Amino acid sequence: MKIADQPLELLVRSLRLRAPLSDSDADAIRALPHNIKLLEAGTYTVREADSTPVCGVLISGFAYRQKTSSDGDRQIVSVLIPGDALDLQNIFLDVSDHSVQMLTRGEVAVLQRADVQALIRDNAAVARAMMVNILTEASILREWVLNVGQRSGKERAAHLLCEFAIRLKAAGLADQYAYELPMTQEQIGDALGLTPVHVNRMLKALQADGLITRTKRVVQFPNWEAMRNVAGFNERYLHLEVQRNGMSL
Amino acid sequence: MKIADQPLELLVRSLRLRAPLSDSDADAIRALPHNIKLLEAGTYTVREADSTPVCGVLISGFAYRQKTSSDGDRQIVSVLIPGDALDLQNIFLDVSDHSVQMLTRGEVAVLQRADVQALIRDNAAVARAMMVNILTEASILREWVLNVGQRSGKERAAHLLCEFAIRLKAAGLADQYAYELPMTQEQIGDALGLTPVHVNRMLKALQADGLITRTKRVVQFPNWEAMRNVAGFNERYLHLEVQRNGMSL
DNA sequence: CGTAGTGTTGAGTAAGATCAACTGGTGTGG
DNA sequence: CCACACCAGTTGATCTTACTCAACACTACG
Repeated sequence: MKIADQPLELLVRSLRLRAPLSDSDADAIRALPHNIKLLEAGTYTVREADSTPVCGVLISGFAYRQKTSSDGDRQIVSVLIPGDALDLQNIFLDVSDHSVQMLTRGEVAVLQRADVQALIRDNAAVARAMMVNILTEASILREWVLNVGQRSGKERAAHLLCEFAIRLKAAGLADQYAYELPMTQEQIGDALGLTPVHVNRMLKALQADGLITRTKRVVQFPNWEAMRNVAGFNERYLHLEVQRNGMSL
Repeated sequence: MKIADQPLELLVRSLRLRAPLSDSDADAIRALPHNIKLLEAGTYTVREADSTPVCGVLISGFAYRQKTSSDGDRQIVSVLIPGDALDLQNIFLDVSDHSVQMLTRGEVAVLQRADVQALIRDNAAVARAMMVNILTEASILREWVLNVGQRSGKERAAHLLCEFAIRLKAAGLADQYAYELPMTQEQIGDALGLTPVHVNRMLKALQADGLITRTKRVVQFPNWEAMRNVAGFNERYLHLEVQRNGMSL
């Protein structure tokens, strides 16, 4: 059976990166009622201050979470890759505190909140996997606060590129240390708290240092260790091992 | 019965701010085995890269979560007030991605991970309340990324002060719009991504604008609405209503 | 073939960092 | 009780990072 026939397989794989799921647990997830929507770049799936009874899972393409300050400045607070849940939090919170927007055209599997709630209630392993998923997202947010708060422009840009490299590789979506990043420099700036002009200069600087090569939006790392050092990157915060702590249940 | 005799009552109150708990749910939390420790300012309760089988709840005093960059720069990523769980995430994740340190002297109720896990497994309402708690923390982190990434120094400082005002008030720990913030300007800087010198200047600027008054570390807001506007503060992200979404379970 | 979006580069500016000095409170030891 | 050290806060002067404004190049697309 092809992935196209089993869209939620991607969610299963994503959860299994960090939490153990038996075959029957996985089947329970795959069996969740859903329908697939193809969304254009720029489409919102959740809007800040809204309430929604559905929960999307990204199947193809990229998306991001964003918040807007009262001055109208945008901050991108997460970038989502295929297999990520777009709005797990809406299962438990009434009103969304941020928006989710498609970065590229892509497919989203739409689940009903009630179905997900029922599955979490009835299946402890799935509940644990979702918990690990949510906690990992919080961990990434802490790293982003550190990134934006303490690192220089060059370090920030380098760190973002490293994070994608590892996340995409872990998800099986990219070759080792070479991938296409489908973001404009303006969007990268909104993720890093920098202006697009400065992002451009920092990317050029990384290039001049021989740390990355770019052709169109494909990034490569000729010297991963050096890149890692410049970025101050340590993947611990991604929690990329199967977490055993919940296993005593 | 006094609070001193029921330390976990504070946790119950904190959870009840955002999730419904019946009296028996609350009793189940209060009955969790625990012992109280008095910790001095600066004591670590969790260290980055460590694993620990316990989970603390702050009873009195303040604490904060912090991360350190490879250059040695510190970023404070959360400030914790009485009633907050210090390391709920360690219940499901194997290795901590950040440290937790006491900001002031204070008491911590130490719970065993296995006990908390068992309670979450057996009591759906408590599990939901914990989930809401974790999701709210993630929401605050998103707001902090926005704060550090997009706002000016003055706005950042103002926003932090507003956040504490509302959180302390919601927890019943401070008068309306006047409280003691037991942080040095250096610590405030580490939370905002600013140097202590600049924090000092921004606080003075807020004072000069008539937005705050300070005596020692007590802050007051003579004009809350104006302060709120300068900070671009909207408390939506604190999710300070009882969340009904999980109720259909 | 024109237009719009993205990337690139240069020149001037401003927010915040750095360095350094000094204040006032607090605690400690002689 | 005083001398001293230490820490937090404050202020000034200078420097640097990143922002702003502006122009131009390249590509995709109608």
